[in-house]
Amino acid sequence: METPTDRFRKVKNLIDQDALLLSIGDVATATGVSTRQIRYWEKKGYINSTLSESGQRKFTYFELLTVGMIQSRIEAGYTLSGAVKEVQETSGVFKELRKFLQERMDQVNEISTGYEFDLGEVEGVDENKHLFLSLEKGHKRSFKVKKCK
Amino acid sequence: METPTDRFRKVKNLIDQDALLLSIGDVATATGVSTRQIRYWEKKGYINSTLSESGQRKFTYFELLTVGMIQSRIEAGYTLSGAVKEVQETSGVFKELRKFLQERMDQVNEISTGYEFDLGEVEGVDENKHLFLSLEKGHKRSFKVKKCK
DNA sequence: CATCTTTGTCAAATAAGTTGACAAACATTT
DNA sequence: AAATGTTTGTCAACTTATTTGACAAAGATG
Repeated sequence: METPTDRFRKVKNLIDQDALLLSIGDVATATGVSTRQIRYWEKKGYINSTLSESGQRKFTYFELLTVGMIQSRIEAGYTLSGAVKEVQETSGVFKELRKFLQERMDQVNEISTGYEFDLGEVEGVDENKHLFLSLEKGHKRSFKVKKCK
Repeated sequence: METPTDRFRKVKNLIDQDALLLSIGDVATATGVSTRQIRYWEKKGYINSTLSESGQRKFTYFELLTVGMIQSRIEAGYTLSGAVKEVQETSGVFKELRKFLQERMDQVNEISTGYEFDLGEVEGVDENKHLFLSLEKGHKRSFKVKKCK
């Protein structure tokens, strides 16, 4: 039988693999940056894209976030190159965060009251206890620390 | 001055707002489902899309996941309608999960060794303690439970 | 066997994406 | 001040993507 963990992992794969490649117009609409700007920023090496078989630019979700972060600094008064520098120094956190959550969110159990994700070890509590993310019916959501069997 | 929390929230906004609307071809490539199938599934009411000003279908990321989940069940031997039924019964968890993480991931502090996200209260530990997600330099990543000042 | 479901493919039209060039606004240097 | 560099808009000509509607075919269902 297919368990909730199996189903979850399939969706996780879809998210993990950077299978999603975005068209330039969709990046532009989502970030409020023009396609002309995106192409220029890429030419300058500030952002990256791959080319599809037919020669169209495709962007990962992380590149979309980079575009959005640069734009946000420009709106705050930075020059383009200044904005890029700031973003390059700080954007790594988002990759780290994503990687960590991908690693830890891997095990989910269906229980009578809903779903429970086992997020593994936590510093600062008994060693035989794990952190759980609990999604209960009725939109009751919480983190829990308890023994794992 | 702009704090790490300020910067984080701007990126979070970009992610939260469903600003990202995907073209049908990008959904097709990411999921391995043909554009013909996607249009048919939409006609049957199994998935949803909005229309851009110029009349092109646009899909949210959740709809992409829905397409991927349906496809995954079809590959497991289900009929289309059977796959859809299963997905409709289970996909809510992902929306719940996203919503919960969006709510809890809102506060981040820069500390000497890296970054620390305050995820708030945890059941099963002292009431004056919070759960933290810690991203340290050198890729040391962990959950921590400790007092919050 | 007849029917419904599901998907592929084709055609004609519109929209989106590509590169290259010219221009304009603005900042930086000499 | 004049010259140069940065950044973005816009236009043109061309290629690729998307849209709808129709026909066809394979498979499931009754």
